[in-house]
Amino acid sequence: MIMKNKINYSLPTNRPPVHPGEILLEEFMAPFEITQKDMADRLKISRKHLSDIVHQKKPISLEIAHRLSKCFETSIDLWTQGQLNYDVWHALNNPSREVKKIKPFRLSE
Amino acid sequence: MIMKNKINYSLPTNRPPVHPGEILLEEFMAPFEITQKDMADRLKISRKHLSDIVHQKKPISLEIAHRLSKCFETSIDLWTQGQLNYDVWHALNNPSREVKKIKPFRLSE
DNA sequence: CTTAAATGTAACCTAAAAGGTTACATTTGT
DNA sequence: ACAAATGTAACCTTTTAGGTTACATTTAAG
Repeated sequence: MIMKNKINYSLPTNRPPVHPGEILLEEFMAPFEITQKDMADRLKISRKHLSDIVHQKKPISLEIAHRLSKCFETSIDLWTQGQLNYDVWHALNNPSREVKKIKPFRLSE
Repeated sequence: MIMKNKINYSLPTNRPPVHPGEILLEEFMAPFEITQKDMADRLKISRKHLSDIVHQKKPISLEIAHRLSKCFETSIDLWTQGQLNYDVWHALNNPSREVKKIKPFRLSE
């Protein structure tokens, strides 16, 4: 259940969401025994880039999400939401210095 | 109702989602008569940057979404989901050349 | 009406991030 | 033992988030 109105629901609780690159590897490539080279070719990206994605070193961009959605006939959201969940969790758990300085509007004046 | 499993649900149907910068301006700044200069200062970004955001020329990044969530005590998702909806709609309606070349896996072999 | 504050925006710049290329070492399957 | 698959280091290019300065225009308040 998605709770858009719950304020920053994943503060230090819960475990980090799984990176969508892991989903790609385990749920889509492995079951069909698609090699990284083949997958990279189908997505028209470099083998290096695909490797970085499945090793969670690079995010699944909107463009790559779009390509994955066409390749596997999934919704594009499957990938974009997975990436966003991952990014948001890490943002909330590793807030920047600047973020910590932001004061609530209603308290300031 | 969010439909993660509906395949690319916003093809040429529907109107484009409203840019979250418009939400910021109309739903958060205007009601409290917060000026752009003041808002920029609170978010610790430049006036130019804030202007670009409310004029829908620049996206609300994850970092800015985080700051907005602290400033207005909203969920971070209010901003990130708004931006993602906007970005996805435009991606689906203006697919890149490369995306058009991607072939479904099950059809290829 | 006049003036100050607020806003739009053009023309620049910087840093980071997405993505690629090449090369080489290691792993794995047969 | 050999070929295919993979990890990864070291480089590069392009895009984009974001800033700075300067100037013109708009708006609000005395």
